[in-house]
This record gives sequence, C-alpha cells and structure tokens, in this order.
Amino acid sequence: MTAPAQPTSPRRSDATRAAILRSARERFAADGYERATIRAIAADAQIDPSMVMRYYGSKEGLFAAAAEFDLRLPDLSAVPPEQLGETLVRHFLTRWEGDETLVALLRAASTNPGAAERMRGIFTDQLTAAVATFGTDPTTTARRAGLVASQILGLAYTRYVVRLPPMVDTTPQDLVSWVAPTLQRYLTGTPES
Amino acid sequence: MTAPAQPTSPRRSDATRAAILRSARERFAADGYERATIRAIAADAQIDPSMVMRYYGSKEGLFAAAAEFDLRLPDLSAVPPEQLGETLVRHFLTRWEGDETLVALLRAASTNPGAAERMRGIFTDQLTAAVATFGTDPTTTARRAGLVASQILGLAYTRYVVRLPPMVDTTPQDLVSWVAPTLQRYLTGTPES
DNA sequence: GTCTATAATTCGATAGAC
DNA sequence: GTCTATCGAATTATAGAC
Repeated sequence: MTAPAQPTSPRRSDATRAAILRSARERFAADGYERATIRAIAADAQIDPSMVMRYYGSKEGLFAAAAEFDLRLPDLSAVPPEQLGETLVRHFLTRWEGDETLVALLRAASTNPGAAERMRGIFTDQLTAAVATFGTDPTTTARRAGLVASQILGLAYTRYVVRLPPMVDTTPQDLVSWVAPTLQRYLTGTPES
Repeated sequence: MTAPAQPTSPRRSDATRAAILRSARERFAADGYERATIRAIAADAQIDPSMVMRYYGSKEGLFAAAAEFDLRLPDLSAVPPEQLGETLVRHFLTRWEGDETLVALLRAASTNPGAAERMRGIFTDQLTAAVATFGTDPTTTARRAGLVASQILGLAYTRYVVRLPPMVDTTPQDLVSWVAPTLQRYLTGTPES
C-alpha cells in the first residue's frame, strides 16, 4: 500500500480520489445519505459524476469509503482513574470538531441501515474495548460503554445535527466541565451514586 | 374545531385521514423523511396515493401533520426537587415507548431542515419552559435544558434509531437509575459537582 | 482516463373521468 | 369523494466514443 519505491509512479490521479472523498464527507455530513447525490459530490470535486462510479462502484461503496472512521481513543489504562470522564469528552469534542466524518455517519445512520450497522460496529468495538481496559466488573462493560455512547452521541446530535441553540453556543470548555462527571459516573460509578 | 353539534355529520371518512396519519408516522419513524414515500404510506393505509395529496396537500404537509408532538411534560414545580431527574427520565421513556412520533421526528430531523426546525422548537419551547418553572438562576435555564436534551435525545437515538445492543437490552428501570442522576445534576447542580 | 448520452427507475404532483 | 392515468423531474447506473 505505502511502498512508492519507483519514482516513475507518483500516482497519476490519486488526488482525484481524495478530492472525491473530501466532497463526499462534506455532502453526507450536510445532507445525509439520500439527499447527498453523486452529481452534487462530483460537482463539488469538480470532476465528472461517472468518475465517482468508476472509482467507487456505487453510492454505497462511496459512502463506505467516505465513512471509514477511527475514534482514535487514547489508552485509558494510562489515564488517572478520576480523569477518565474529562479525558473522554475532551477527546471526542476535539476529534470531531475537526473532522466531519462522524457527523456524516451520525446523519446517515438515522436513515441508512448500512450506516447504522457501521455506527454500531464503531461504538460497540472501539468504545467497548477502551472501556474494558481498566478494571471494572467485565459484566458491566457493555452497559457502561452504551451509556457513554448515549451521552456522547446525544451531545453530537444536538450540537452538530439539530443544532439546538444552547448546545451550539456553549464553549467546548463548558461542555467538558458539565459532561465529564456524567461519563465519569457511567464509567466507574454506580447507578445510585 | 370540536363542535359536532349536528348528529347529521359523523364525519364521512375522517377515519381515512386518521389511518393515513398512523401509517405516515410508522413509515417516517422506520425510514426517515426521504425514504418514506407517499405511495408506501398510502399502501399501508390501504387507500389511493392521491388521497394523501388531497388531504394534506404535499409530502411536507403530511409530515407536518404527522409529526405534531407534545412532550406532555409534567408540572415540575409540583415535583420534589430531588426527584426531578428521575421524574423526567421515567416520563420520557414511557412517553415514547408507546408513541413512535418522536422517533419519526428524531430520524427526520437528521436530514430534513423543516423537521430539525420543529425539533428545535419542541425542545427549546416545551423543555426550556418546564425547566424554568423551578427556581434556578434564569440565566442558566437554557443551558440546563440543552444539556438535558442532549442526554434524552442521545438515549432515544442509541436505543430506538441506531439500536446499540447494550442500550436496547437494558430495562427501562435500569436506564432510569443510571440516567436520573445525570439529569438531576444538569437541572439543579453545578458543573464540577 | 475522461466525458457524452442515455437507459431504467422512482418519486411527487396534477388532471380529469366517474 | 375516490380512483386511473400520466406528467415532469430527478436519481443511480451503464455503454461507449474520444
């Protein structure tokens, strides 16, 4: 994959593929899966619509490529136990403030079954794995991860998708201080606490 | 509106209108705004597609009628202050377990600007008004309502839309005990608490 | 590799017979 | 009030010229 040993092939137009993916993420994030059209994506990337089909086969294939997403969760076992909540909120806010892929996935997962499946996979695999790295009762791991996902995705949904005014106007710092204790309890606490 | 003084008009086929609305809510809830077609809704209601247009004018008009939604929030000023969180979570869970209108709105708001506007209106007006009924600093009311909305909608999104396994499998009782303290703090607490 | 032309569907909406 | 027939527009996807 990353072995350009020959100076003869600087990849003719890999730039085109990258441009398509950028435009696709923008459109999918802004309009959702069905309203984002291949024609519009191609126009944004200033290429011909048929190129999209040639490179990615179908609209589903394009989405699958554009919605590849890694939460890039930090190693939670290296975090002081009482800072887990704060670490997580801060990570998520910075992670998706600069990358609209998650917003695209969030919007698409509302109506597209394949996107919903991918969303389940990401949060089930990546988040559950991260939660499992520090020592709580293994039988509660999945539930703790689910609760964290509910608050994290609710934050993203209200701030980036529906754009509720109070959630849009609040600074990342304030959001962190309000939401961190919630995640902290979901991760390490008990219901009644 | 509600003055059927004449026994002569039992409304010929108001039943048809009601059947259309029921099917519309089902389809909008299951498929979102753009995938839910007038043809499919009419088929579900076992009527002709043109009837939908005749009664509701357009697809947007149909959605507007089908997505009419009242959160039916209880009078929070009559609730013991320390039970506010629990009261709210329990209310929301029962409210939308038996009514798919909110799920329809949740899905549609992801891609349809009009539905998003309605969602903003519902949570800005109804929820903010309810939060304002008990005595906290008025300048924090909007933010508290926004935070509550983020957790409540995140709960609905993960449980009913994306259907994350741990969120689907958890009983309403357990969800209440986990989420109630979160809302309690958003409503009456401080960030650091 | 890039683009034109178009096939094949599908949808919202309209007109008009009965 | 209800239904048939259809229009016009938009979409994904394909075939093939250059």
